[in-house]
Amino acid sequence: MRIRLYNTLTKSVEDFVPVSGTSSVKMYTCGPTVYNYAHIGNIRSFLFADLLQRVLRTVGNYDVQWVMNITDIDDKTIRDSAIGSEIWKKEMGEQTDNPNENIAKFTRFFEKEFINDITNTGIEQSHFYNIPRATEYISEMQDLIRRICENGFGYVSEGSVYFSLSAWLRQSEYGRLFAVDIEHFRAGVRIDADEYDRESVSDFVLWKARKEGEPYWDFQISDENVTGRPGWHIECSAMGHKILGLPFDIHTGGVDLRFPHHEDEIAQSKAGYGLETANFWCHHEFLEVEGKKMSKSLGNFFTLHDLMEKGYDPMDIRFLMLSVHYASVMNFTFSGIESAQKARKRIQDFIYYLFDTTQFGTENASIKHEVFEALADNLHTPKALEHIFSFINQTDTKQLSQESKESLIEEFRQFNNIFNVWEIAPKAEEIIPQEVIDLAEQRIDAKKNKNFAESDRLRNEIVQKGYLIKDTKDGYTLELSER
RNA sequence: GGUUCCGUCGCCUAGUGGCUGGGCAGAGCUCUGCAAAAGCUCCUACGGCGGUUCGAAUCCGCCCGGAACCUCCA
Repeated sequence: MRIRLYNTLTKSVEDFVPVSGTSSVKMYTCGPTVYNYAHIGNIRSFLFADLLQRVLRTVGNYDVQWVMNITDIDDKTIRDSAIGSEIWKKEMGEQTDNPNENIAKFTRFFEKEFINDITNTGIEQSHFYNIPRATEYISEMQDLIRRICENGFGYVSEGSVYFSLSAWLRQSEYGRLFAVDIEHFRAGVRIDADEYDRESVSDFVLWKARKEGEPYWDFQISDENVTGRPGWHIECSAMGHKILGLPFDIHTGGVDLRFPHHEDEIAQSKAGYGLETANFWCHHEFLEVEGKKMSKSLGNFFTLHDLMEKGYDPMDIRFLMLSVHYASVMNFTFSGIESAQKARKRIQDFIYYLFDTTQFGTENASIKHEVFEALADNLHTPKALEHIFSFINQTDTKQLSQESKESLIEEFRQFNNIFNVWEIAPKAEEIIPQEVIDLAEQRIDAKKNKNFAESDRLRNEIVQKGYLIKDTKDGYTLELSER
């Protein structure tokens, strides 16, 4: 099915057509800066990218080469890996007097935690073509910076290298993703980096001069060695070019990255390689917590870690996030997780009913077309879920034919290739301890003898042991109670 | 200050000018010693004030409230 996506470059929903002209799609996601545990805003970001690549695979039938970088060198990782950092954990190892070693130990730790977090939210590592670390592409970045300078769009100043926006604007566009009022922008920018000598305030840094105690790399450019480290924007340009080749199909990120990060990335790649970056730029909206911006000062800042420690299931968080359109501001609430849990379970129960082979009817049903149509329409997951719920409401699984149940199982398996929050299998038999079964049997006997005080006492005891007893027409069922 | 987005049933979320969107919560009924579960049914909302229109949640204006970006940010 043809996929339609909102493209920030053209400000409109467009039919997606791969650059390659084949079924191969190349997609780049701006990954995390690994200086702390991922917060739920980060999680939304990567769930969006995951949704997109899964829809491309399942609905669009494409082979997706998905690349997501790890930013393991920047101001924050430098700050928090430095000697004396309060964030340093003993699991990271011993700090040494070599800042390059410290930052590597520090970022490897949070990188591992990050992979762990996204795995918990249903993102599969096998779906990645590559998860490159910025520090492993330093020479590619340096090569790009040299090219930018040779082409006349970069200059060295006091040991740093800058991109000359004024030179670039004389021959090319800037601000296609985000309406930047260049004149106003120049005038309004706060000059808080006095140590840098800039040609104009809107120039951005490609390579930052070494500072005492910070990690650095040698860099030979125009007969001088400017030791230092890469600027933030350059890494995506270099890695995208090296790993996927330019232009690739889709570049994803949060709305905040449109400017300056993505604008600068586009300018750098064009200025250095002479190539466009990507055909489609897809940006997701932010989330708020209980109607307010998530921030540490408001006390509404949550990492996935926090939520899991509170006992929330990351699958419910995934479902919750997929029940909001990616381009809308999402209001993250705790009651929202609770309702997501119940809603997810309702669909799960329906799937279990499909596996019930004790009863068949004659009716046939299908919902795949409507669901795929919604997903193909700019990843409209809320609409897709609406179709699924309406379908469940009007479908009596007891009336379905055997063939229809089997084909519906296959349909839900495909939905789950995207949502990835359900179990496509018969409901597992729960192993109930014999002592609980004995209690339940005793309770049934007490009930038969109308000894309700005793039966209530036994039911209470069963609940105490963490099991739920439900009476049915001809007996009872036992199951593990939730949380 | 500049640029932009959003206010939809108790809560969360879709929404294409006309036709009771979906989820959660809640209510009623069936079942039941009671409860739980299950099944059936009910719950007609669009921030405020104007305007355009035969007709507005949807278009326009103003106001109120929330958010984002402009500076590191997902």
